[in-house]
Amino acid sequence: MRPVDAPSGVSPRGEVRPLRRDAVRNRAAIVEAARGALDEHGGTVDVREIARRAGVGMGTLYRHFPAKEDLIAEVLHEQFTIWSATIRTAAATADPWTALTDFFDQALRGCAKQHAIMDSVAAGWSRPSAEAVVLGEIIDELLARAAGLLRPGVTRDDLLLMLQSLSCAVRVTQQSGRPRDRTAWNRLVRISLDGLRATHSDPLPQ
Amino acid sequence: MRPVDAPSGVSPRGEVRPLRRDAVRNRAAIVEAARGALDEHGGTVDVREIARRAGVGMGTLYRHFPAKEDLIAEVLHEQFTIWSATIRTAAATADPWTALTDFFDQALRGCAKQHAIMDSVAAGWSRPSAEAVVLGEIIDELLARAAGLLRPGVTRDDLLLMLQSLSCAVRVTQQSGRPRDRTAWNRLVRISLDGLRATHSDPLPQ
Amino acid sequence: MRPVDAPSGVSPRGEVRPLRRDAVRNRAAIVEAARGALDEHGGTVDVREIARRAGVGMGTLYRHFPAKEDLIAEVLHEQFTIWSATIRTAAATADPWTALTDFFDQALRGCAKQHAIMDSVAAGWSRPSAEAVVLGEIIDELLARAAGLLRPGVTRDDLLLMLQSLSCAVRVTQQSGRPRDRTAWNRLVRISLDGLRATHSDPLPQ
Amino acid sequence: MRPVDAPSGVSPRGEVRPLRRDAVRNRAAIVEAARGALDEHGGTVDVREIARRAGVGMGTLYRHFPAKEDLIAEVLHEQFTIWSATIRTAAATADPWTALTDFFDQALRGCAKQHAIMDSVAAGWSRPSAEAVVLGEIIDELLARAAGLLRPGVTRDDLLLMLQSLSCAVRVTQQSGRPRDRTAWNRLVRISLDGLRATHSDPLPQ
DNA sequence: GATGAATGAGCATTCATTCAT
DNA sequence: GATGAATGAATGCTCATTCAT
Repeated sequence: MRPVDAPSGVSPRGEVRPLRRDAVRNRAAIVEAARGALDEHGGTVDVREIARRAGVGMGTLYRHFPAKEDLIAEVLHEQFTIWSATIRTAAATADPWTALTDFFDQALRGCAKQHAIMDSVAAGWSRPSAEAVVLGEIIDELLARAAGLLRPGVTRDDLLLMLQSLSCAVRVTQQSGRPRDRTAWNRLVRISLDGLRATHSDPLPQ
Repeated sequence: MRPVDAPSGVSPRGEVRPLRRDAVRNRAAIVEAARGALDEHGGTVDVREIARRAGVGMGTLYRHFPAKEDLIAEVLHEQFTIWSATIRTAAATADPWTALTDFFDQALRGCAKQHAIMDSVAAGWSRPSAEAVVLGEIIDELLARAAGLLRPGVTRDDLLLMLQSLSCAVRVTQQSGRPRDRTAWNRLVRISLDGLRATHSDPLPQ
Repeated sequence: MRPVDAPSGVSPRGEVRPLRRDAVRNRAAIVEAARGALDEHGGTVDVREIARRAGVGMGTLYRHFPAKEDLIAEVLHEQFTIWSATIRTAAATADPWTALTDFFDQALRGCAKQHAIMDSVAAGWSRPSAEAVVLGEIIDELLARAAGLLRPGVTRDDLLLMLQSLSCAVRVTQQSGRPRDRTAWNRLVRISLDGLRATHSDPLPQ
Repeated sequence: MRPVDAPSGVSPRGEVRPLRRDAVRNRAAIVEAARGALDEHGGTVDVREIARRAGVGMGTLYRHFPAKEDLIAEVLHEQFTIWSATIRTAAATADPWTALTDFFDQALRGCAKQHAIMDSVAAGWSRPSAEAVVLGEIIDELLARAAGLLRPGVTRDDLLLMLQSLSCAVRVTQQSGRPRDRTAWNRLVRISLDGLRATHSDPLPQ
């Protein structure tokens, strides 16, 4: 399930040696091609399509990733890594409420570009994933800092679910037709976050 | 894409005549089988599975629905019809705000049972569908009645997108693991609707 | 592993009905094509080659035999059935020693035509197979009838192994070059059987 | 098919010069690895497996043996050389009949260890091979010495075919299950050789 | 010379759709 | 009209062989 290791290999004599330059290039090309192909066609893309986009043969693809699933996992992992770094930065803004809004904004911009990101988070809702854990930590800190500004009883799961929910809205608004309309989901983010304000003192359902 | 016509056919001489009774029965059986199969296996179900559940041959299935896609469209259409009647009733509650909350509650309960419903609505975001039109009418009325209770500038599209967004939350919380936990998405619905209240006078992004 | 059932199927309504005539024809064509292809190319034949020879599409082949292995098993089973009937008849000759020689002669003629037969028997040497059991019964009767003519201590396994051994000789003499030379292996059969005669009173290794 | 030449190469100027020491070492390692791999997995081994066992890269393997088939041929040739020396010794025993039995015993023990040996002999039945010639010489001498003890008309080909036939028996009795049971094939060897005794004066089929 | 990454034809198998019965 | 057998273009994956480093 986990992708192959970092760019290195083990020679027959047992020494660990870095991958050849062209191998590194190919590996990157494959992952990039997979990223694009997955976003366009979803998880059912033909591996040949990925190989073609990457400009490599089937064998090369399978040398780097022993199964299609491994390649997909690698793409998700890579995207998630970049994405989580970005949103962690956004969440570090001085003002607690701005931190919260920036977090959602950056997180959803990422989803707008790479639909697959949120799928990996969603998959972790029932079966805890490494991704969900990382996200949970960021959210916990946001919650702690914004504590006084939030309505009582808001939990990490509330924000996690809201994020996934909104990422779905982002996806909907991007479906072929009007690809660059961020207004629609920005409005919804504003509305949803306002619903979290301390103004609303009604207790949430348990 | 569009569902096939109502139960009727065109004879060689051009007269429209009703389908034979067994044909009607078969058609219904196929749609019902497809409903179950789609919910269990998603859009990738083997058409054989549907034919088997319906107790008909492949030929019969393809006589009624010239392509798998047509059958899926029909299932969605049928589900949407039932669902829209339910939510229309919920939206008719006397108190405007209760009407709004009941609308979301009923609409999302429907999604919880039939995952495919919202897909058809979502598909219509960019390419206007009959479904989206129906839904838009219901929402327009809700908006008109609750006008005074809502923050300024809330539009039909805001609620439509919110609904789709929340339906995604419903789906996430139902993924195998904790199948009957409605609390999680109920909390999110409450938060989101509170974000619509007139309390929030900030203008929404244009 | 076992091939699909006899030419019949279960309709959606649950009644068992015979296969259509063309389906029967196709099934037979597939088995026959597989017989030839297996004999020519061995177990590594491409299933496409079999389908091509049979004049059917891939799907048809897989409808009748859900896996390549099932098709191979069916071919072996069918060949073995015909073959075992033939050798059973040969083994029924009145004179006990003639019965023994006729048995080997017929059995090996069968192997000469269908190399795969003995493979299935050989496979059963370590893991008892239905084929080996049938063969064992025939041999047991031959042994009982020829008891007085045989050297002491000859067992069923001796004859079973001798048969397999000789079938290998048959195969060797048939390798492309001089396809129809039966003399070579006939001589070896004669020698081997003579080695079983009561003339040889030395005990066999235990 | 034919093994590559002895450890030497041709320089650009046309002089034949010995291989570098490490090249010799690699060549030997490859052949040894191939021997083990062929015995474990049969002729379908992945060449990568062989290269891995030998501790060399694919390029090195293919520099020494331009095709997989060539490597296999070399392994067979090497085994055959060792094997033929052993059986030549066994065939040199003073007593002619003991020479014959020792020959078969040693020859078949060799087959028991290296399944592939007899394949190369078998392949030469129709297309005369160097291997078959060597074997033929040994057998001719055995025949000459045991002339008076053998039934009339026994030829070199009879013994050659018997040897191949019995090697098949050895293989069968070794299939996973009861790996070390030599009794079964020893009995068959005894029976077969007794069939060659002068006791049997019936003429063999021509 | 040695290495192992790259190649791509080939393989078993699936499934939406057509059509003879 | 109904049936389900037939079709064949994909699909995920393997492996003998080549060639850049």
